[in-house]
Amino acid sequence: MTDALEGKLATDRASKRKAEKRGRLLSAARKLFIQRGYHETRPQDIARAADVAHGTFYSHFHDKREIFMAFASEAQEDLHQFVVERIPKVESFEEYIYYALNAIQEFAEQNPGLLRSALVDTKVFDPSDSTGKVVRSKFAAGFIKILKMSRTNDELYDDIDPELMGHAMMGLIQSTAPQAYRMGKSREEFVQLLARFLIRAMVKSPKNL
Amino acid sequence: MTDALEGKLATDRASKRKAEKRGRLLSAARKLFIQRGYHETRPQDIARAADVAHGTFYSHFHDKREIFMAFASEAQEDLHQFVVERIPKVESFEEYIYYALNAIQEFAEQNPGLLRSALVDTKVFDPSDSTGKVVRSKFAAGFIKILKMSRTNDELYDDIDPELMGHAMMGLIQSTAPQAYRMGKSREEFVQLLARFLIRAMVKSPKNL
DNA sequence: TATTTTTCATGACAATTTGTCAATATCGTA
DNA sequence: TACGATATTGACAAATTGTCATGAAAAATA
Repeated sequence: MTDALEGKLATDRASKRKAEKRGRLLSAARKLFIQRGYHETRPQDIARAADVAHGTFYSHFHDKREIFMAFASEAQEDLHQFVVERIPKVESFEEYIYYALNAIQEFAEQNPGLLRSALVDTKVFDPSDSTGKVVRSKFAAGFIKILKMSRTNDELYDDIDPELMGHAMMGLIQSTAPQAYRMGKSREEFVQLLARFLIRAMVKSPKNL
Repeated sequence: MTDALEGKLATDRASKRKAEKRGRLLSAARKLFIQRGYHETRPQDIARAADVAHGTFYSHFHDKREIFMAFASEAQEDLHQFVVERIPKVESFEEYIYYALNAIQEFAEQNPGLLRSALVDTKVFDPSDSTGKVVRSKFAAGFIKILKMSRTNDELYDDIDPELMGHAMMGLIQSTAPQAYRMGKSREEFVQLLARFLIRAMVKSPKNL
């Protein structure tokens, strides 16, 4: 967490024991943030749910804001991992979109409430985080990468800015997924609608519709 | 606030005095939430900044969550108003998009930080608000309306679901606007990029590119 | 205007939450 | 087993959140 540049091995992977507690805290936090929301979740509650003394909470996280950031970060990491694992070698941007959307929806189904809670713009909690530490950006990076490649291949329109549109895709998915859920759309339908939308918007000569 | 169905005029628009304090509180809250964020803003701070006793805070809002919701709601209302005023009679969806995007960007410039803070998915603060009270939806309603009309006119692709895509547009704008700002894009450029994107995605036979 | 009634604001106080830290326990190693 | 390093604990102190009796201001009544 802090600078790991001390001694030799430094704390070298946080003495296991410590890491274990941290994991417990994060896991409890995840449950509570999703269930009760930020406001109604007290550091105490997290400690209790994690079965550690509440003093321990503060040796791992400075305050609630910090554990929330960690929570959001972790969720995003998980999603990223999940999606990456499910995308085979693809030949085109179009293919990629379908795989990615499917994976994201699957993840959302397996982790109800998680994306909704974790993919917020963390600026609200910590305005000083004006940098790019914005949580979503890490995941958006995946999109940005494929967008760049596809632009090089000349698959996409010239006015597509990979950087910008990577974020756009995140925002789109985030706002759309819960809504589709509320509207009772199936995963297939959701993926179709969004994929077509994105492909028309970005791909010069779509192969599938 | 409560049931206004008593006597005749009931309290009918909160006795002026009270409304005034409430306004002061909201205005102070807006400043602080943007400046310091949710976490670092205490109800006390809001009361102090609004120049009222801190007990007064609680007679207007139950807690911080509630005033945050009110803040978000108000900001959204303002944006909606602002945009509506700036959209003349339009002939096509395309035209609408350009006006709307321009207006939104102008609003964002005039109110730095506001959209970023206020357009969050309030589910994080209050998970029980699973309904459509989601803050963004009020504003999205504007998009949904024009989308419906345009679909009736057969301007849009058949697979465009106005309900879903209204929200999609919000998410897109929200995630994209701050990013464009960070990337140093001008308002004109931003509007162009996003407009083209949206038009290609939705309009069957675009007139302008 | 004087009197009564209602509504609101206030800040002292109580309750809860947050954060600190000296004492203690646990782990790895000699 | 003893030692040193590190992590955990919970009692305590600090800060915050929330309540409510009191009185001031506005509105209603006369």
